Amino acid sequence: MKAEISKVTINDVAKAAGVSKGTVDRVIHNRGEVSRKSREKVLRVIDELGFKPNLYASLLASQKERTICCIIPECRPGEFWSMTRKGIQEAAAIVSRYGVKVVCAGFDQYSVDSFRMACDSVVSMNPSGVLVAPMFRDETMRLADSLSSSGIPFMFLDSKIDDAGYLAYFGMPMYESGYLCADILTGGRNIPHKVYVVRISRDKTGLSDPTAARRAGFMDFMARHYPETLIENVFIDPKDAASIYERLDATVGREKDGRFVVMFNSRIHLVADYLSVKGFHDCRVVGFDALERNVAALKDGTVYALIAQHTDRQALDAVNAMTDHLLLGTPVAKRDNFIQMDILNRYNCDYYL
Amino acid sequence: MKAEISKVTINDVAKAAGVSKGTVDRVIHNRGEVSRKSREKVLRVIDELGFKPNLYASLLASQKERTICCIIPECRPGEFWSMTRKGIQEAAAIVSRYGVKVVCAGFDQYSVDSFRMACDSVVSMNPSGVLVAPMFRDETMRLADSLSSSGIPFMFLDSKIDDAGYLAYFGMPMYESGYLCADILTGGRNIPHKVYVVRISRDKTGLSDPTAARRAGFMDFMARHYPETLIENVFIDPKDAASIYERLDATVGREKDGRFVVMFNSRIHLVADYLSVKGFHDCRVVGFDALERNVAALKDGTVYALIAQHTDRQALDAVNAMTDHLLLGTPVAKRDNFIQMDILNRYNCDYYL
DNA sequence: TGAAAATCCGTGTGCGGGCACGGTAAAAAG
DNA sequence: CTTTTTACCGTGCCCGCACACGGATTTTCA
Repeated sequence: MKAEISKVTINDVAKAAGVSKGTVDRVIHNRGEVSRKSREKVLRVIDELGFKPNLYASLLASQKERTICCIIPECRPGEFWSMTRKGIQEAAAIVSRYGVKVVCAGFDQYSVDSFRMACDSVVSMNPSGVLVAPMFRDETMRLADSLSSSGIPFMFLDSKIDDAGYLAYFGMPMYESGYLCADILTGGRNIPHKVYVVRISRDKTGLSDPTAARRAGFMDFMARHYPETLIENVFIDPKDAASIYERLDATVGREKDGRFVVMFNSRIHLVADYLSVKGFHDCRVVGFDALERNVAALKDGTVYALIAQHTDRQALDAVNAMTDHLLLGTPVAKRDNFIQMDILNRYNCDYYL
Repeated sequence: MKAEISKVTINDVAKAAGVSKGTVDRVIHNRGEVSRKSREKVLRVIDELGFKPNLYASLLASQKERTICCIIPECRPGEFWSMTRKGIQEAAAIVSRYGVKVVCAGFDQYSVDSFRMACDSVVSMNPSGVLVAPMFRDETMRLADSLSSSGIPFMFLDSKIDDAGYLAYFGMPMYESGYLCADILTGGRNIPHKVYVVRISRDKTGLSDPTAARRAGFMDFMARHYPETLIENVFIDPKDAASIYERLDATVGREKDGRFVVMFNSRIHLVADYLSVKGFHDCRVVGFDALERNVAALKDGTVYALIAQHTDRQALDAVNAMTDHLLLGTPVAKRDNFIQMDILNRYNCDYYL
């Protein structure tokens, strides 16, 4: 057991390439001051020998501390973004071993100003990398420009803006999730006469609607497979419980012909509460995201199915990818990482996460 | 902005304790040869200063090579275990950076002897840790005893044996997956008159049936929700294509009242092939595992749904957990890691993996 | 042609800790 | 009182890499 697989070191590379380890180091880190000839030679040897820098030695020698900043909406426990935050925390614990710090800059997802402030504070920290949930298009572009000009890599979470020079994107395929949602909603024993789409009423016109693509996918499925089915939009204000009941009473509550209800954001539990209180059973309700309250409604039968995504894992993957990129300089494996869409019902939700 | 990792080092401890770093090192690793007095002094200082050994330096200096052995069934590309192997490969690439080697010992999943040989060869390698798919109960217990007495930690993959002293388990909740399967099968527009359960005929009696628990879950669901529905077992030999057609022709093929078919292992594509060739449409077919051929059948509509698990991720998690345990000495986070059950249909399978 | 500037490159030190080696002092044996 | 044993302990080299520094070579330009 003597001849162990000798890991190839930077010295081996240097010897094989006929240069010194200093030169190899310069090539590895793109530090310049290397002639094209020896640069190519070194790269070839690295490839041939399969040299992989020893992470430990590398990190030990360069006592640098790196910071990844995350620009993520503030939220209360149990709300959508709390899962993402959880994933970030988890990742932070892991990468701290590699001298990488993760800090979060929160913002109010309904306020452009607070988003802008978060961006500014992150830029002023001069981080090594940035993860951002690009809730506001124009401000995100401003941020992207600022980061790009400083050479700071950034990734998008949950949604993306195509023409910003992002390093990677982690999120769900929105259009397809709407399509899938329609399939699940209509997969029951009866063909729906009418479907209620419950939406959040948006007074401020400046706000973008992150679920628009999802709704489009839903509508396309319906138009294609159930052109006869009526679609009725019901607008509610999530902050006003009384009005929610009122609005639902006037629409879903009066339905005689089988109640089909969907929501495209994570708030289906609002509808579930209503249906539960009113004692409406045998409804077909489909929503998104495995929030605690949604899963509870799933288990008691009020909600038929949820389409979920592991936003925590997604965030963890993003942080890991950024860490790898910062530490090893590797290009990210995939630019667009579409996370899988999980179908949850009462029988498999217990093992979800 | 060159923030240093301000950390107390072994030298700081040595100075503060009035000894040399060699002594501190001896204390840390319980290597003996230290007087009680200085031992206590060092321990106190370590506590006061909050000294934590630098992982990088430690691993860099101690060039120990660790090996994780995996005892996993051999298989051809596209078969069930190939995904697990893929996950192991992936993990191997990652942990190789930490000086951890991963080697696989394959065996024929239908042969106790080959399993025993794999176990023996692994034990003789004296690995740092072991992952095993415990396909044979008695032999696995023998392995467990042998490893335990050598102080070698081991984990179970895919299925587990409760009273072996395993460090962790990664797998699917089998009973529940059968329950879920029944729910999906019967969730359509018609109540099934009869359900065909296609099974692999096992001539050798010594073989354990890994899907027994799954079948039990299925049967319980059916008995509870559809007591009128007939269940007919159809036994096939996967190696004999002609006989498969024959058997199916005599059963499923003759059904007039809506064809409901399930299989509890990963071979549903065998049934799909038959149905496709025969031109039987509008069947309700549910199977397990996202093998390439199964997913193809899902997309062309022959199979209605698959219940899948990310066995690759599962394997990757297992290797990572073992690596963490070996390197950091941390106790594993969770002993029983039940992986989520994924419901796949034609609309979300594209984003699966 | 020679000097200055621009390029390129090798050497050496140190990161924090593991561990072999050898040394010193106290205890035991002769 | 020597000699040997035992119990402790400090020194120094090494792990693989990052990076500063200065030396060497080539290019530029007067």
